[in-house]
Amino acid sequence: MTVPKLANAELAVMERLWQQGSLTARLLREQLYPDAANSMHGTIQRLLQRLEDKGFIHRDRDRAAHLFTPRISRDAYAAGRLEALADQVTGGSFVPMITHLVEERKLSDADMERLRRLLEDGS
Amino acid sequence: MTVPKLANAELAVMERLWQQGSLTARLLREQLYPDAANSMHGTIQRLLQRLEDKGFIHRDRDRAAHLFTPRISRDAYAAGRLEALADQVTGGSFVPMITHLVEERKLSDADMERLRRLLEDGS
DNA sequence: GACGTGTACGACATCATGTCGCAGACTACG
DNA sequence: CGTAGTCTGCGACATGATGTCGTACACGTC
Repeated sequence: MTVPKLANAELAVMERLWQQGSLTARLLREQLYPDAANSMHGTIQRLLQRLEDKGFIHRDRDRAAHLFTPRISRDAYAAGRLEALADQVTGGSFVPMITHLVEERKLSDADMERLRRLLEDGS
Repeated sequence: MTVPKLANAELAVMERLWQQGSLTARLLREQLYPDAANSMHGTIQRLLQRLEDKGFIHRDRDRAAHLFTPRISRDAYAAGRLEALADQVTGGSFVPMITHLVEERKLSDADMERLRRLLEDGS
């Protein structure tokens, strides 16, 4: 699996990093567990460590409090998971899924239009 | 979650059903665990039951050996999971993912062409 | 040295999953 | 009828991932 799956709590951390670029463990804790006993400090560290292991974030060790930065964009993650899904279910192709979405009218007109333009440029 | 996630063993069962339409538990066991001690019979039953609970298959109880049939097509499952992914990561829109795939050249020319045609018809 | 802040990491509870075993129903056949 | 074989229903357990917590240790400042 090229892009590992993110669990819920991990995804919540990545959300913050995607929104704000770089954060320290403390800032993350304040945002994710506002009320929280500060026992959550260990939790955050654990999550950050696992995210680092999976290659999702970069840890800047120069500072006293490490600064964490995403290594993969939200869209890249989403696309990577989409690839994994395609590999698992539809033999690696995206077309069947998208076809189904179109047939079921799950795509808004705006989305359809955006995709049309995307494909025209992309060739 | 509209379309629940399928675990590995569950997906393996669905694969067979998608390929072959309807099967009994015994036929599934023979295909999925060829060498197998027939202890696996319970395993298959468990998997089938969970799939039934999740609404993925229909169980025909008329026969002595129940006959199991998919209730959802492979493409519908894939599309459903894609929706879930979009909801979770990109705020419900598919465009960012597909955009990323196009930009990274993950889509083959053939796929690009098929999508183009799909979108033209679909409007 | 004491204290605050931060990191590293072992330990645990919980949950989904895959597996196994057994009780009970039903059928075939003597 | 009784026994054997086949099947379903479901409880139980091992495992692995995840989320949480506690503690040990490092490094500053006073």
